[in-house]
Amino acid sequence: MYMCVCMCMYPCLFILNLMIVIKQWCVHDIKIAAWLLNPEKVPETLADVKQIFPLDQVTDPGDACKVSSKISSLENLENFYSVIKDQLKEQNLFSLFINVEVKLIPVLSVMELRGIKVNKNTFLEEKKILQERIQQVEKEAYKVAGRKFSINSHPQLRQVLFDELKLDSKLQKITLTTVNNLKSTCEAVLEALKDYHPLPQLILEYRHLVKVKSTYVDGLITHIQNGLLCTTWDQTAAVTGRLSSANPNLQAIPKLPVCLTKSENQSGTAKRPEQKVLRIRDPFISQEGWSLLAADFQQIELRILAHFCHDEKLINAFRGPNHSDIFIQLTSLWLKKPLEYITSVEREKTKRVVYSVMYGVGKVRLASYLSIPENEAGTVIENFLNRFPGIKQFTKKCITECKKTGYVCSLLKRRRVLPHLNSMNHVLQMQAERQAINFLIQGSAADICKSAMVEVENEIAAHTNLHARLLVQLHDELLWEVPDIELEATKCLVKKVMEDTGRLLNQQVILEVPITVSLSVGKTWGGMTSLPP
DNA sequence: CGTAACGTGGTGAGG
DNA sequence: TCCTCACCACGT
Repeated sequence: MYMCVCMCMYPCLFILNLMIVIKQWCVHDIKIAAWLLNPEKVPETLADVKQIFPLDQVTDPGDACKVSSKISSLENLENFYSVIKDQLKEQNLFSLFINVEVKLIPVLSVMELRGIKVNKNTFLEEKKILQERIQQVEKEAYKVAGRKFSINSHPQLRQVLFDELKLDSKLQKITLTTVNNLKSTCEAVLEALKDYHPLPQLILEYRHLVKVKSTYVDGLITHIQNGLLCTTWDQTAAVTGRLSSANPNLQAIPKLPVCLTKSENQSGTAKRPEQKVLRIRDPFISQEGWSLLAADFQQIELRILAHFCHDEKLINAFRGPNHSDIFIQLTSLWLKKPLEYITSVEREKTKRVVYSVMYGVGKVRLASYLSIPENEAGTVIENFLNRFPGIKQFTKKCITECKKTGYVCSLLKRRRVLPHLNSMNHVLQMQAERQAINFLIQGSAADICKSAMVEVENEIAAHTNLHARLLVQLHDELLWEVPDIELEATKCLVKKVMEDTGRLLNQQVILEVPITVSLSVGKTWGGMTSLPP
């Protein structure tokens, strides 16, 4: 094993560009180390590092040079690293750095080099279908507006909607644009107006389709090279420790099919003719003789919440033989109804309440999710928290602890400093409290998911008969390309490693709840079929 | 005066 | 009112 200290993973790894070499290198990246010490402020150059960590004992690295391209600053790197390493150790971050972040670098670089196979023709077909539908909607819009106008222009639309059709008279209050105090043509206004005239609905539809086409069809096509889409993984972009993907962002490809036909009012749903839909993930495919394998941590954030809460009811819901649909069980506990009488509506409602509590989403947002008055949403949250007292106690205790130290720590000791926890400004303080809870859950989930990537990759590499290639990470889901004949063996391996929480947490923490993984397989990303547990 | 370059707010995809 | 990234229109 070679060791190398560097700044910014990309140049170092891509100059080498030989996977075998990369795999043998242990890259102690100062940028990542600095990000662990303070995820809010990521240095791009050694000069930035110097500014963030004024280190007198280190010799001057010179002016703001792009370190990546300067071999002459290698000595300074060593000096910086020795100081930063001490800080990592002081703050209990060294283990996370060495055991997770550093080991992840070669995994990510190999993923970047590899890319994911796509069928360009499928993209082009989607493009054509969207193009036609957009023109259709546009034409229809001009018809109901009574004249042609520039549909993309907010000022012109404003003129048509409010000066000509006088639609603002239907509303008691109209939102004004923040900049010029003009009548807004924003989503919410159009939504409120759509019952009075067909134009707003058509504009909404038009904007949606244009967005889908430009972002997920045209946008992705421009990134195709040799039939592959290669993203850039950024290890230091997210304060919570999550990975992020850019150019293109493969973590935000629509999962649900996009509707092409008019979304008629749902009331008369008698035999709806076949809905025309577009599955945006369909062009993503595996190579000949291979399949795509996806492994999904089931409700990982909720399980982490249960672990922290020590709430007996919550924890027990995850234990036992049948804990796959946790939300049905939570609904049952919450509403005191037998499992078999729980409707899908209630289940969905519970899900939203749970995530609202977890992410710190307020009453207003929850009210809009559930389509109920605000005060009722407040009662719903209150009732839920009373049913699971552990959640409330944990939140309180956690915030009190954080206020003493000024920072939060995740399961693997990732940390985020939140100066506003003790702010005199009430708004800022409340915000910091939500961020603290959110960091604990989201950051811990990120720890587990990153660790899973490292461990599964190691395990696959240790089995020389297996050739699965990790393609994409979607926060709580990993996607591989696997030779068809190795599918069975790979499925077992992946599930075994990902559900082994002791291994994932480096034996540092014992989780109070099991973590389960669901698998699905398919020849395209759009059409994966889930496998029985 | 027209255009390029950049920043911002709104929206929406993912988790 | 958690955390990301991409696109658009619009203002400077």
